[in-house]
Amino acid sequence: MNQSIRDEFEDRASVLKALAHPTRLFIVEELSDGERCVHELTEKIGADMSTVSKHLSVLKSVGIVGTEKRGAEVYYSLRMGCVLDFFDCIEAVIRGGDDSSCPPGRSSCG
Amino acid sequence: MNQSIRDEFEDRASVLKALAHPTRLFIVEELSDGERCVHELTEKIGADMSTVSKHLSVLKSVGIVGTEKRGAEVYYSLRMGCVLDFFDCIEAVIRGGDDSSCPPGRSSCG
DNA sequence: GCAATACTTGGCGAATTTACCAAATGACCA
DNA sequence: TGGTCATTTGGTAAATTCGCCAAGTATTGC
Repeated sequence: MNQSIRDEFEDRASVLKALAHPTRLFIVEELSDGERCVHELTEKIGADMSTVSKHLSVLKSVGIVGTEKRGAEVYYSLRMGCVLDFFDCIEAVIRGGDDSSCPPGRSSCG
Repeated sequence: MNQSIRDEFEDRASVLKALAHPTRLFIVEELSDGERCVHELTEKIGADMSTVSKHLSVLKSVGIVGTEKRGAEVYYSLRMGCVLDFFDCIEAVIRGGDDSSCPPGRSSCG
């Protein structure tokens, strides 16, 4: 693996890393229903607002979500809805499906 | 977020965590072309074999890859090919596409 | 201006991850 | 049986992540 290949996979991994946290996945699912401000998300998640804000900034830094400030509130919304497509495959992995239910090669999963 | 909801998202996150490393993404892509033994992967990756072996065990522990021992070699293969579907969306996120190229709601990405 | 609300940022300790080396296991062959 | 190749596991230091608290910025309303 040379450096440019490594960089390429590093970039890809950073997108997955941004998603690879239960709170951030919860946020993504929540935002699939529409925009939410930090305060709303904080209530649903039940953590410190600073913690939620940091999770949001991780998602924003890779471009998965975007923000719009309205008054004192900052509304977050999903910018890359395609990440929702991951969920079905993830469920399949958790259920422990095998090749037959999820063959290699750009197939859909579920 | 109550405990059972948290557990659910924890499980989902663990699948993404397994993928969220450049070396492991490289392995997945490599295996999309067919099975490989640890030795082959180690050469292509250029890290210590023990490091590669540990990455493989992470992927195996969540069920993304499976193994078959033949002689002294252990061949790894992709068990959940659906994870390859993530790549297009990930590329779109990296390219910084916006809503129009990747609208919310179970759409395909690319 | 002041206080309150909404949010972000800095900082710190705790927990997790990562990569290497060394050592152990298992299979194959002379 | 001894040696070698293939792989896994244990251990450890360095780096990263995580969550809370404290403090700072911005907006609203009195």
